[in-house]
Amino acid sequence: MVSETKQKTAQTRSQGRSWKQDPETVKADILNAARAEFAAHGLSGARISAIVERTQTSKRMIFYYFGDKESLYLAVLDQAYREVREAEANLDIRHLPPDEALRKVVEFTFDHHRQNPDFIRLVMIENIHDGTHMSRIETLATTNIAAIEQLDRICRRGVEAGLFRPDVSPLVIHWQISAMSFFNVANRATFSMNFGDDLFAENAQLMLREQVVQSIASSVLRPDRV
Amino acid sequence: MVSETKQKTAQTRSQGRSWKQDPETVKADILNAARAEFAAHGLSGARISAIVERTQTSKRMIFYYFGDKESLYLAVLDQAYREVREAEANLDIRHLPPDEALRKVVEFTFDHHRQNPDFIRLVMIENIHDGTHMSRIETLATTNIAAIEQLDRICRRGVEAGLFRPDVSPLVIHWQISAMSFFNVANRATFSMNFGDDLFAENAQLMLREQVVQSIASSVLRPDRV
DNA sequence: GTTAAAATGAACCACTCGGTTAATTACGTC
DNA sequence: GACGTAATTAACCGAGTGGTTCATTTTAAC
Repeated sequence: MVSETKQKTAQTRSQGRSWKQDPETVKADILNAARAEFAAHGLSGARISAIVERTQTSKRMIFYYFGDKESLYLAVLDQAYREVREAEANLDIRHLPPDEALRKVVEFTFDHHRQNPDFIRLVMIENIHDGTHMSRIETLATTNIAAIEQLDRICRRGVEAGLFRPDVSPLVIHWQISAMSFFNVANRATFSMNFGDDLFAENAQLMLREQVVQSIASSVLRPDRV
Repeated sequence: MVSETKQKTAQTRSQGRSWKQDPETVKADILNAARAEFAAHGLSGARISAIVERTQTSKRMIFYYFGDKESLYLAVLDQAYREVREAEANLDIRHLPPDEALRKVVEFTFDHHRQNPDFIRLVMIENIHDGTHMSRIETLATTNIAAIEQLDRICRRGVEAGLFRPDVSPLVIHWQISAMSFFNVANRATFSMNFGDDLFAENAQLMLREQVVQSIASSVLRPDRV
């Protein structure tokens, strides 16, 4: 079910004197602008005026639709999580043998994080705030279990096939995959200032990704199957 | 060389009407308060007034000694990095065989990050700001290379002893160790909201640490030596 | 066409916050 | 103990910020 991309990019509207009503586009416009601004500067660092500037609409509209700054931030966070879930759900690996399926998951996560730095930054920011806002997103716990369930299915199949260690923990595997994929994007600035940015060149990134795959494999595979 | 802990905890001074001059203690007091506040709320989120409240001194003194908010933040960052370096330097592992030395480094990093959440948060915050402030800390690049050099020595010894793969990269090893140790602290909030906080119980943390040790070992050791 | 509700624009406002001014107190020193 | 300097206090300030008021325009329903 592709989401019927109605491209009404907000550029098209409102350049003349009079205007047309188009609440959905305006809301989406605000949400995108807000995401960029919040991701760039954090909750307190973000400026409403800066969001307005990224927008085709006015400050008035932001408060009209979203109430206050924090609610807008929450809406941004919610939307960002939704998109990630959607992307994850589209990863179909049921037909692959367990070790290859696991590789696919790792590669997907690593790549996906790299391609969505704004999402990573929102999560960083949310962690700075101890996840206080995220806790208000209801659909969260239920849908994020999906990620674990996916790994759980792979692990069960792997154990049954005699490929994986019998005591393998999907949660720990997920922790490891996330840690390296997340760090790779989140800490790029400080890491490369400290140790140079060689590791962030394209070929080095491919190497790192493979390193993560191997790392995960080695903690999942039975010693005699490595 | 123990640093002559002159405990003048700032509690002792200035409860009466009149006051005594004691610039060093005041500066240190401000710096500690500022670190807590910046770590808690970020650069823009931190409030000078909140720093003052954590302090025995006045707002005026903060600007008197540190100029402006950003310079204070920089001083905090600088001091935090200094302390970390000092702790790292005290880790003596030259006498250990390479595999055990590597284990020690991993365990040290993992534990140290856990025990210094404020430092982790400062690094997170600095990454949000793309490391722009950190770049002004001069002694950084030189001293952080020490971490790599330490790993490099271990790796050389490991390769010479026929224990490690000949193509092992100290930088990549460091990346991996940092990634997992850092993520473990930095993303605790969001991770546990998404997947529960089981992994952050003490015994689970010991298990995770061992997992990291094994993970690193498997990417360093020659296949036939695992 | 009238009307009520939704959407938008322009100006405005209260207040927070980083930073400052000016006067006061302690301290080293001759 | 006089004197210049460093350290400290209390009150103050202006810019910027999140948020609002009020009037106007569009849309949809009848």
